[in-house]
Amino acid sequence: MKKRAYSDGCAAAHALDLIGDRWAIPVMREMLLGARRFSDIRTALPGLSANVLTQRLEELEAASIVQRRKLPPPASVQVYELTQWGLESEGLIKALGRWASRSPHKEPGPMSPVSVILSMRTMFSADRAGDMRATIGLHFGPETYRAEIAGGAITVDRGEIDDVDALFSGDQNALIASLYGGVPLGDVSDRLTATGNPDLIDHFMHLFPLPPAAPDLHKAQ
Amino acid sequence: MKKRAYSDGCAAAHALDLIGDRWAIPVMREMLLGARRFSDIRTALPGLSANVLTQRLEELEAASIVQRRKLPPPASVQVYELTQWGLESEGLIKALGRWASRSPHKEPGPMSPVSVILSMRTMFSADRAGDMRATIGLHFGPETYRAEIAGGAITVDRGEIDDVDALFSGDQNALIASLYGGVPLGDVSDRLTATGNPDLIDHFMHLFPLPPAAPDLHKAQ
DNA sequence: CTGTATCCGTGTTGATACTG
DNA sequence: CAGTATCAACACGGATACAG
Repeated sequence: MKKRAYSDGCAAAHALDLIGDRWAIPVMREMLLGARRFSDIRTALPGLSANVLTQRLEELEAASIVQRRKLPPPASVQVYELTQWGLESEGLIKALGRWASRSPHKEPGPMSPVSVILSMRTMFSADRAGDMRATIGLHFGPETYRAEIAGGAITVDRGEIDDVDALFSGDQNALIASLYGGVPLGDVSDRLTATGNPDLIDHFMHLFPLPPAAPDLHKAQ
Repeated sequence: MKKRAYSDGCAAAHALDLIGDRWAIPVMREMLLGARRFSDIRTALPGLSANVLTQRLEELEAASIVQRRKLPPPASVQVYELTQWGLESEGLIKALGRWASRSPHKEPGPMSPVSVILSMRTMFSADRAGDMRATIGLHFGPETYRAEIAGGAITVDRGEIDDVDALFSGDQNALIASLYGGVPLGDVSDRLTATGNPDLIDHFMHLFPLPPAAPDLHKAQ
């Protein structure tokens, strides 16, 4: 009755026993910024079918990585959220992203709002920020996020977007195309509007440098 | 003809496309300390069958994570090694191990010599080391490793074990039982011999503290 | 001895349809 | 909205046979 497991004392192998199953890490990623509903996760991960999501959530709950909680009335809906220890996987997920950002075969693709926020936390450059101090609002679909940049550090979380120095509103994929793909904001203005001080916006757009791609040594693809 | 992939622009998801397949990460782990032969990897990972190893090595090579190289005559054997970028996955694999070391369900198990060395790199405590300065030899089966502790840092690599301050020789699993399991070295003296200054050995054995286990919130297992 | 290729039983995954 | 049921396709692991 036991599922397939690496029988290895190595802690990294144990990590794979816990979260090595397909979709487990993307599902955790979607909860890193706070509790989500079943259908929120499905929307963010279009390739994931309902039965697999059910199974992953059960396994993550059994491993004490995820908790299910019922919101108090009148909402009364069930949500899933990471436990304290589950939240500590953020460093691990950022390490995955930081390493893979150097892949010679990486191609752009659609990203969920949560991935976009996490990519900012991962790729933020203290050097590029210098002594910048700003509050940036991000508005993607029904969700709003708030970034605070100060002292060479960034925090980005779900939050209110009134009283921000600049605001991005629209499709998160357009922001990504501009942040990491070098597309000028003007070229995606039909999908994303940026309001606020233009110099501040320009500075912000350069805070997230990508590392150089690793050489592709296997020429014959 | 394309294999199953997350179609997600998130870099962490791309990492899973590259190294998310079963056994990929343990295979990489075995190469983190230098080139290995096909059969070295099989010995270190007893649950991995030959056909799956062949497939993983091909995929990792196609992704520019692994290179195959032919040792010059008279050895003339083929070895597999990580590329520069592949080596950079060490931080990621250590992050996996560090996070999973807090799992409430973690159980001890046999570890390969390479895992043991990597666990030392991962769990080393600069605080515990203080101003300790020592060279420790480790001798597991046919392989020797050398740890240098100085300035609150540790390096551990394959290396010679002449001229060390202390030497452990025998079964790496006995060392693990003592390092992390609290078993006195005296209780495993039939499997592992430790030679050198007893105070130094005792200090060494306390350099690798485990973090506290996370609470098990899902009582009904 | 060192790998590689093929076959096969089994379990996991994923798409669709369906139910409370 | 939040899952469950069903079923087909695939990946895994074991055994075996084969090539250098």
